[in-house]
Amino acid sequence: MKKSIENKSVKMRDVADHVGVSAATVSRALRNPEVVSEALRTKIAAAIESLGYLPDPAARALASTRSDVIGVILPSVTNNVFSAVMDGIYSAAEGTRYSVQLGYSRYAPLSEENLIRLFLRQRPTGLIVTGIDQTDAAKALLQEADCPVVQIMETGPAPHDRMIGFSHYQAARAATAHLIAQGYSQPGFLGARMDPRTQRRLQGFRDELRAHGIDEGRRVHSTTYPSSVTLGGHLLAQLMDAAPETDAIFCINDDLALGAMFEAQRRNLRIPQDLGICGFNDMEMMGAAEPSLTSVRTFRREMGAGAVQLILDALSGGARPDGNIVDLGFEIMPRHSTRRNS
Amino acid sequence: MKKSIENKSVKMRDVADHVGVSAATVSRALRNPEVVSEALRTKIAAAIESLGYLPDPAARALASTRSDVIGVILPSVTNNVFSAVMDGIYSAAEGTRYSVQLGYSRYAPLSEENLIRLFLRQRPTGLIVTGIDQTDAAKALLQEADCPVVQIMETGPAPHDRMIGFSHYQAARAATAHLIAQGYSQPGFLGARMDPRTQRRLQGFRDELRAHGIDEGRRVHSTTYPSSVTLGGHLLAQLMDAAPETDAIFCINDDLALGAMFEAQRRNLRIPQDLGICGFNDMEMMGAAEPSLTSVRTFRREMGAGAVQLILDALSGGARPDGNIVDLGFEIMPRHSTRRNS
DNA sequence: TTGTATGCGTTATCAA
DNA sequence: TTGATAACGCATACAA
Repeated sequence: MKKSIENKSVKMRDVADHVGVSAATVSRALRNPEVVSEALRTKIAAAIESLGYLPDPAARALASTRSDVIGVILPSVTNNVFSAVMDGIYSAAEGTRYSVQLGYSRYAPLSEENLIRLFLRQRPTGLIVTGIDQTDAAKALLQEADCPVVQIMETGPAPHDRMIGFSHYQAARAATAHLIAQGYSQPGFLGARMDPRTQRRLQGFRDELRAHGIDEGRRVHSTTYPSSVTLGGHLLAQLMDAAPETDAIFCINDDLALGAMFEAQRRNLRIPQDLGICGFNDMEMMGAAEPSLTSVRTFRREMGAGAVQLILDALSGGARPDGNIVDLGFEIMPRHSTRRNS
Repeated sequence: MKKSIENKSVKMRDVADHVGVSAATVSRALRNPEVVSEALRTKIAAAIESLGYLPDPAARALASTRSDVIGVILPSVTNNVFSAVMDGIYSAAEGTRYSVQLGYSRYAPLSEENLIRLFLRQRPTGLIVTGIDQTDAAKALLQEADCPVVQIMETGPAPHDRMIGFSHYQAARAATAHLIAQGYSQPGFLGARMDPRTQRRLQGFRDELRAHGIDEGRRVHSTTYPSSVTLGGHLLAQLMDAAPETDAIFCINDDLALGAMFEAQRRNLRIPQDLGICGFNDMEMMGAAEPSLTSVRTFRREMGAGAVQLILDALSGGARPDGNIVDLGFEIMPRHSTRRNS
């Protein structure tokens, strides 16, 4: 079965001629196979295969007022938290007839709004956006969108449509509670970028401290710079200089945690005795580090795949029983870096 | 200037009516502004702005037999080597009228071939593919493609069209030479995935050893599993068990190097005295690690951005003087993990 | 410099 | 179940 490479633009019409039917029938064989007779269907399929026909997505989109793309808007290319999300998205889209169109907002709400506008112009099959912090205009656009919209990475009270993620606030509280349960009494906070999602994590940290009657003192250190391993080291240095009593840190993400670990080693702070460290996201390296690092596991790949599935579900049926909000939760992964008791 | 949100599909015709010209003029104002009178151009621009007009990409593609997408085919979503490449690509495409369409081959040549076929069907503005190891069919497709094609990540003798990258073979030789120059006499090799690009790095390692009359012994350890920090630890463990004389390692990438470092620490091997470590790619963490880790810096973001630029150049002109091959080179970043002398 | 007319490849409406 | 035919929104001859 040698596949034709020289398919210099074979079109639906050519397939139709080859079989001896009208183009309309070929179109139906592709879109609504069930209304085409078995006999024709197989002949058409064979012709498509032998001619190497591939439909023109532009023509299809123009005629059907619907393109087969799933638009995805993420805040960052480089933050590898989103690599896993993308992996899930692409995996779930693979094998379907939908293709993925990616846009990056660079954490800029206005840029996100423009991307939404742009993507909507293509009449996509579905739209996946990150988080719950859209501009008002963006919210309006999403509200009017005539396609399923899924918000990922977070859960919240009022989804535009559907939503899959977890509570960053609760996750941060749980992480902080873990530190306290391990006997740390002066936990600090290391944050970077400090986008709204991160802010909610800080809020969780603070509320948990308060719930235990612990004053945060000068132990919250953050910056709006994007996070990095290097930055984690710098932030820990600042923190320890400003608040030497700090005996544990909750880091907004694993890069900061890793950098903080290295800095702690440079300062000859013993982990976990002198300093407990907890990261966020539980990237693969956390378990492999020496010492291994505690983190909050999040289900990033599942969020991506789940979001696509939510769109597919929406296409082929109604609302979900769970009110269209899927909370994937999180999981504290206790490791050596916070193993003070026992 | 409140932007219309309720642009329920305003089309070129609406803009034209609003200004009192024909749709063709609006079209020209967008595509060939220079042939439209100054007066009309500004009026049209104003109308577009106030009506919130956005062109329909499908209609545009259909009518012009050319879509404004730049197709990009990468092997992996999760390998964050490619995050930086994507960052470069998206940055360079931003502000142009082109949008990026991403496809992932999962390191499967056949899957890459299918993606090329699929993307070409959209008559893209340009195509960016990874490396030089396409199937014959894919090569044929690229050869016939009626758009600029850029191969990234690598240089090689016979580009399909244009090429931007570096020599993995030379980079590996240089890294190995660095280890030897630092006084290590029994360097080992840690590899994962072992795709063709990685194989060429291994070849470089071997040839450099040979050039110094060093026998590789049992010090080459690799696996086809995808690389990870954890795997780096396992591989080092295997290597040290099989070849305890090993005094340095060249790792196929930074994740392996980091994992090897952790494993070395677990085994109480002193870095760099007992074991020198060199990674590949020079991710941000390498300089921040404790001890800091030597690596081979590669210009990933620049490859992405450069690839887009090559396409843009091709569109607006002829061939480059340099034979259409851009070699971005690499740079050895010597750090503590190989600082044995001095 | 601008307008008119036609076509891009597919889907959808309507008949048959 | 299938076939003609008219959109879909825009770009480009060609004419003016």
